[in-house]
Amino acid sequence: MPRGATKQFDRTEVLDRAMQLFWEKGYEATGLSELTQRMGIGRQSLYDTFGDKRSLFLEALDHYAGTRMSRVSDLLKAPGSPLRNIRRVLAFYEQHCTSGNGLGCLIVNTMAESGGMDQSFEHPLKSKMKGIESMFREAFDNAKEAGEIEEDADTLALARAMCALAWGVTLMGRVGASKAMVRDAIRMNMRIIDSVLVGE
Amino acid sequence: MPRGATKQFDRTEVLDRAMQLFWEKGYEATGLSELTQRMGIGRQSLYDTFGDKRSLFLEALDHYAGTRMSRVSDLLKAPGSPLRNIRRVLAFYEQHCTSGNGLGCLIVNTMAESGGMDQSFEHPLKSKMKGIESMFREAFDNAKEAGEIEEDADTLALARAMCALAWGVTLMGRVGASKAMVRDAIRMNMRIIDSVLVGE
DNA sequence: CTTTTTCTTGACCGACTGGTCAAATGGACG
DNA sequence: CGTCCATTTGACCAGTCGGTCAAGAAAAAG
Repeated sequence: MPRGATKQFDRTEVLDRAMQLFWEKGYEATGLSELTQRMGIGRQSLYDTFGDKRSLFLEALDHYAGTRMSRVSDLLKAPGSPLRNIRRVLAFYEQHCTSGNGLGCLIVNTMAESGGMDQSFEHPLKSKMKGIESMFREAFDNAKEAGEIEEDADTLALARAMCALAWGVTLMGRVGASKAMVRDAIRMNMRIIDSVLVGE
Repeated sequence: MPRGATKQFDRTEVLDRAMQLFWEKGYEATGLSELTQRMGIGRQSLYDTFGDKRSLFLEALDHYAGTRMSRVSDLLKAPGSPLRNIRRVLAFYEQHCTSGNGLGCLIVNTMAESGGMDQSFEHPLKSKMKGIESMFREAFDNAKEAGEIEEDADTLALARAMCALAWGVTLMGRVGASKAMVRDAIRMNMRIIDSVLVGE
């Protein structure tokens, strides 16, 4: 076997670094030279390994969903009370949006940057969007089965409200909103959940 | 007086056209050539009139706030029941996010595109953000004075929840979410308002 | 050792970026 | 009429864009 059955860098590691740069600056504002510098590999290595810039970005988007978004998924699927898990996710958002890296969410950022216009981004974005919605919906369905919320509660609508909230506060965090602002928005949205509790 | 005490184009009109292009494509992705073509003026006229690209964008941002955002302001400040006005704004968002131009909101888009990173965008964005928050808060304060909501309702928190909702559904619209998705998110958020109504 | 094969390096490509400059234009004033 | 001067026009600038090419480097196989 010649030199390169194994590349001289860890594919996942450089992808992660590319993802972070895209996360910070967005797709358009991120240049190839800055990309290669941050990833620590040469230009041609990048093109051999990931294709063009667009493909790299799409992989970075998947990588983001697979690593960062999974934190929310884990919280929602944890054993115990489904409703408590949902509340924990909201608390996670509250903490993350104001104390995190201040970059918001790569998916949300991309939605706003290339919304509708860029055909090749639309489908991946929509599918991830639906993924979050489904995660919330499942959790609410579980809560209904566990008898925590009313039998006739519209779990899909509830999930969608949580999505809107998540994206809204994520955006707040990205532009540097105060902790109080995010906290208030989330606290008020808890009332939506309260409104479908059984036996109030 | 020489030729040009009056420019040969309407400043507001070309600014509006620039705003629309920024709205569609974002700041980074919009080039000078495309800009001049769409505005219908020469490159030098642009620089003489608006300064550089960044200044033009900031003016476009103000122009957006002054023309597009005022629709919401007008609704909120309309005579009659303040609470009904708030509900009307939510209905407006619902209709606008899914049936409008599909571009979302220029302010929201810019927040996501350059959040935190671009210092010269941060302040104008934050101030407009605060402006929306204040508009909602005033409306809720009026509702309290009119006896529509409870005396101890936290109007600031309510306003912040409306902001998060507005930005969330705006983002939904930009990426082409279904009418049902936006409707559900808004309908659920109405429950927040319901939770502070007097005499339920 | 040489050969083979892959990865890496850096020079290079045309196109386009935001921005500038100077000449051409043409209405208002003397 | 000719002069003046802001506006307009289009050529032009250095720099960067995303992307490619070919030579260099190095490990495995003979």
